[in-house]
Amino acid sequence: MIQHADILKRNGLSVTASRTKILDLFLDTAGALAHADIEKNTDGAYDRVTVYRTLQTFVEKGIIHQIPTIDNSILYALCKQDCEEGHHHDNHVHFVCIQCVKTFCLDDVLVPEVKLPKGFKPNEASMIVSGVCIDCK
Amino acid sequence: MIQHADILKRNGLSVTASRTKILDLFLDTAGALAHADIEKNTDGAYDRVTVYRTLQTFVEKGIIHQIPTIDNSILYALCKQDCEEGHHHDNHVHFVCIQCVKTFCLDDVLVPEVKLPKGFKPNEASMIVSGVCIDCK
DNA sequence: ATATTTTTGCAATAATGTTGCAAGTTTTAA
DNA sequence: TTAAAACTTGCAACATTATTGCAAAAATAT
Repeated sequence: MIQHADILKRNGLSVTASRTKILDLFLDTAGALAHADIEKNTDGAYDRVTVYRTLQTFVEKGIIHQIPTIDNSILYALCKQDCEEGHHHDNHVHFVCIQCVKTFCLDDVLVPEVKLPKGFKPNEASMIVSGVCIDCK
Repeated sequence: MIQHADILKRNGLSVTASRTKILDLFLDTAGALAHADIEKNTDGAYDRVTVYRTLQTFVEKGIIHQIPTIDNSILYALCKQDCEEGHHHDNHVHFVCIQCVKTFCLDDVLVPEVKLPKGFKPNEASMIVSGVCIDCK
C-alpha cells in the first residue's frame, strides 16, 4: 500500500481509493489491461467515468502507456521508471498472444530503427508482434 | 470505373454503387482512411451500416487492411496485390504525421524482425512510426 | 480543525458499432 | 431478355464506448 501512495505522490496526485486500487491492478498484472478489464476487476466499485479519468491521468503523468490494438481497443500498461510527465519512452516491443489474447511488454526488446523514405522524419516508433506466448507454448 | 469493377469481381463481390465509390476513395487517397473519412467523403450517400459492412467485406477479401492507432480508431488502407483472401501480407511500416495527422503506408519499408525472449513464437509484426511527413516537412 | 483544492459520481449526451429484417439491386441462367 | 435466385442495402432498434457539467464528497494544505 505504501509504495502505491509513493508513486502517486511522486507524480503530484492525490491518493484516493480508486487510484490506489487501479495502480494496484497494474502492479499485479504481467500483461496489459483494457478499460473493461479494470471495470471487471474492481467489480463496479468505481464509476465508469472515474476509471476513464484515472487512466487518462496516469497516461498524462507517465505512469502507464497506451498500446493500440487491431480490434479497436486501447490497452494500458505500466511504464518503466524512465517515463516522465508528458514524455513516454516506452520504446519496447509489445507482444500479443493469439491464444490467450494477453498482451505483454517485452521490456528488453527495443523497437529497431528503420530507414524511412526521403522527407520523412521519425519521432517515435511502436511495434506489436503477435504469436504464441511463453505460457501457451 | 472499369478497373474498380474488376477488382470487385476478382474478389467475388457484386458490383454496387457503394462498393465502387468507396474503392474509388481508396484508390484516390495516398494515405489511410478512417470510417469517418469515408462518411465525410461520400456526403452521407450511404448508410453508416453499409460503410461498416463494406469495409469489413474489403478487409475479409484482402482488398484493404487495418491499421490500429493510439487514439482508438481503426484506419484502413489498400493492400498491395499480394494480399489474398484471409491472408494479409501488409508487412510494411506505417507512418503517422504528427502535423497533418495523415497516415501513410511505407510500402517499401518492411517491418524488421526482432529477437524475442525464449518461449515467445512470433507470427506477425506491425510497426507504426510517427513524425513529420514529406508534405509537412 | 478548517479552508482550499481536487476528485468522484450522477445525469445527460454523443459517438461508435452491431443485428434482424423487409425492400431493392445484382447476378445467374434459361 | 427476362424471371428466379442470390446478394446487398437501408431502416429501426439496440448495445457499447466515451465525454462533459456540475454538485457532493474526499483529500490536501494551512
